[in-house]
Amino acid sequence: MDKTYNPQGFESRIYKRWLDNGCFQPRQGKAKKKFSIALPPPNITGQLHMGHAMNMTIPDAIVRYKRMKGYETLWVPGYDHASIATEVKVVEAMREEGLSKAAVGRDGFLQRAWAWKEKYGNRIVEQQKTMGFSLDWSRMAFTMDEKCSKAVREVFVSLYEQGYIYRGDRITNWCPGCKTAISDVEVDYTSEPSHLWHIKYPFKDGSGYITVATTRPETMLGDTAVAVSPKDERYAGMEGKLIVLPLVGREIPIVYDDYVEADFGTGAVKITPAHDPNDFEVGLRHNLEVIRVMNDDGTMNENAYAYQGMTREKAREAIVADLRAQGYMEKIEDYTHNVGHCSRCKQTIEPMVSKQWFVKMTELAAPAIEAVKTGKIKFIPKRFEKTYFNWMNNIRDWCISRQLWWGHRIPVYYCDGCGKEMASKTDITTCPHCGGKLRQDEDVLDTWFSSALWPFSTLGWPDNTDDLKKYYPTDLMVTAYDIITFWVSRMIFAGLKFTGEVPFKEVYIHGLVRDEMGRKMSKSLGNGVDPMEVVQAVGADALRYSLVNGIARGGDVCYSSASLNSYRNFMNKLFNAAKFVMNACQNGYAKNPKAATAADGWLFGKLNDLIAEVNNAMKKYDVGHAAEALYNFIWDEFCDWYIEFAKVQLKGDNAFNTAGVLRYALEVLLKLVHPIIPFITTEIYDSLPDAQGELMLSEFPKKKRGDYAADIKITERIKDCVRAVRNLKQTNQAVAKTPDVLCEGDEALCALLTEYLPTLAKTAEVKHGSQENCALIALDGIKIFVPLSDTEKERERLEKELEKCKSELKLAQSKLNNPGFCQKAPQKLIDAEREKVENYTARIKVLTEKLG
RNA sequence: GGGAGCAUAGCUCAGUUGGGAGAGCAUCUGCCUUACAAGCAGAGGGUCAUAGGUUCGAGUCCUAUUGUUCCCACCA
Repeated sequence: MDKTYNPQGFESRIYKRWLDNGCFQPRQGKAKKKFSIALPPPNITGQLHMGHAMNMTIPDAIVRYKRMKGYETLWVPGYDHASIATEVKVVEAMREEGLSKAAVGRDGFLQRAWAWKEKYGNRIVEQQKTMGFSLDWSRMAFTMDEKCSKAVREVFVSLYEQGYIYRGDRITNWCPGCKTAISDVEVDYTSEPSHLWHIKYPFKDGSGYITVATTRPETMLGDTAVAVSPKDERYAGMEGKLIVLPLVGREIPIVYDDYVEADFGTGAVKITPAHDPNDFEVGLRHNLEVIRVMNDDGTMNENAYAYQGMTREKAREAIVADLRAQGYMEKIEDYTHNVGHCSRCKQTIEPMVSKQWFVKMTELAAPAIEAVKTGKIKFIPKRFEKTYFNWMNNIRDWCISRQLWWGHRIPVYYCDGCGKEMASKTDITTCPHCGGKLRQDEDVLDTWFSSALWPFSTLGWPDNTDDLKKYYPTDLMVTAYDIITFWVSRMIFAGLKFTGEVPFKEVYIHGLVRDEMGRKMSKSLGNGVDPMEVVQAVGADALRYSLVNGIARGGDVCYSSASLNSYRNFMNKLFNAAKFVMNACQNGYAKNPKAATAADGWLFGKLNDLIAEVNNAMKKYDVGHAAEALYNFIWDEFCDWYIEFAKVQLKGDNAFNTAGVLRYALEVLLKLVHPIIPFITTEIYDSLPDAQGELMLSEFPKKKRGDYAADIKITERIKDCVRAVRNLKQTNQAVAKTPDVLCEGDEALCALLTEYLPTLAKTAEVKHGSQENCALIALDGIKIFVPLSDTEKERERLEKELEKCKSELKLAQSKLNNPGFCQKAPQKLIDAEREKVENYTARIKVLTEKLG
């Protein structure tokens, strides 16, 4: 062991040893049960951030705990190709070289994307290793590797052949920047000031006009109707009446549709089925023509008359100007509304009709809803079920095609010869029907399509592999609440549909990492903290502790450098405590230490409680609670109290046994806390005399036999006395630095005080007896006398204490005088109150006598 | 518009099935006590958002209100 805590000196060395010894691979253990988890695959778009660090630290602690509990444990790593996110990055990188997708072509582009994956995938792996995660690297998967791609094709073809996948003209969120359809969840809405333009649409018969209100005048070129509410009296009898569309001259009808609300705007809505999802629905109901007026890049197309070739924005300006010039503009109101933006490139989303592939979801969602309802899958915390149900009960068909190149190309083939369309699990080039040449669909699948299969594709499905048989269904999924809808829900339906089983039995949902001001960490705000820099500064263990402490109830975690420092200090504390124990063991130690002193028994008993508490917490995956209990125990109970007791004992006859107690306690604590801070515990364990094997593969501690209640009780009384003397010394300057102390009362306690008080409270010799003109500490069953140079201050202190005792006594008495309390409260509490009355009465008596 | 979370010490947050409020950081005081000054010891500081209710007893359960954050929907 080094002289000081220096994590950089051992973390990477220890991780390498774990790798070399295959410690992360599953092995049969005592529990005769398996525990498997699939890691949410990080995107290969860049490097890991704090959110990843937390998302991986939690399962690592759980996996390490299960492994030590004797489970055959498997944690599968991997990463996600992140179709659109990666493609955007690669395009950006190419742009800097002056290249474009069109210039390099599909194959050239894919080559670059694979190179990107190589570079960033490896970087992510290195980062995960730095943080100590016990992932089984021999099973590493990638959503686009052979194994996962096979699963993707199997699922697609199967859904296709069973009629769950269809292709159709639908309104989708079109991103003119990425030139692809994107799903609803990839659209971010922001509230933006704009206008509500009121436009006069004249009737064909010359009988006036109807005014429509719109936020998007440029889409009027594609209008194919005006809709009004059938209940709106202003437009009674107008159904079917023809309008001449301004600037265009096309005749369009008035239709009645319940979608229109009479009291908004003018009560009349222009209907553009090709450029608005609601209008599209109206169009379907009234059999309206669908006229697209824009190209894929957001410029106006050949249906845009004089405005062809303009950008959306230019076209809007021109159309508004023309409408005004020609007298069609009734008025322009200021209006703030929500505008959708592409979550990747931030461009304004254009709802646009296009040919896309969809999965019919309603039928597939039903068993997925049932699985959570019946408890086959449990959400932790439970309230997140609501998010899930809310989404699944209102499920819409899933648009799975993307007009991108990076991803799984849709395995649908079109025959130019006979015109047939077919899905195939393998690449095919000639038509099995006519022998004609086949064309594969140009689009790729939504990245979540492959992620949905992750828990079983990584284990080899659709092949019935040993891994699949052994480790599926997985036991747990750990993920943040922001992807319940588009990831968790899809894994559940896909797992049930294709494996007939739930993909995992429990879902642990955690929060997000925020910055010190409570803001979400994001690149655009520049407030992200790089976990690697933190590891550099304070070590992986301190970072891990700060990420799992305070993660209760799925809430968010505010990252703060102050708390990080306190955990770094904690590592230092643990390191130094270990050093103390090693020193104490240098002259030999008892291999089977006994409770030779009350303090020993107190420690054994407290450790037993701690083992129970940590086990309970870890069983519930409450790593935060376990972390907190361990922090407090190690610092307060072990370091600040037992080691101080031990300093006394090591000088006496019990030295050999005391060293054994210290060693025992340290070993237990290292094992208990190892799942959270694997590096420092291993480094210390390695230095422990007679330590055997790898700490991470050792057995989780069990309770030590024996009843330590009496030892705990008397030791807590010693602690009370020590604290009282320390307090007196600090608050009353009339007390000497190392005062002579006398005590009187409980014999056993007095003997213990004689032993410990001089060291723990920095006093001179402690003798039995009583003395006048002393400060008096009256505790349960014992009086302690401390000589004074000034009695007036002491009188004030005693009066204050007397008041306190009196009010405590009153409180306890009033409870006991309450008939309801005595009748209904548990006996334990009643007894406790009675004991309080006794103790405070005795103390008041002593204090009153002393005050005269 | 629908749903959920949060509101506790100056700050960041714990508080398990209801029994009289805790930690870290910060502040103040005294200590280099040979494991640790990245430390030790002591102290101050809270009508647990507000108003009702249930109960012998409420930070904890119920109702309403206020403030705040997030998710879903995307009304021209």
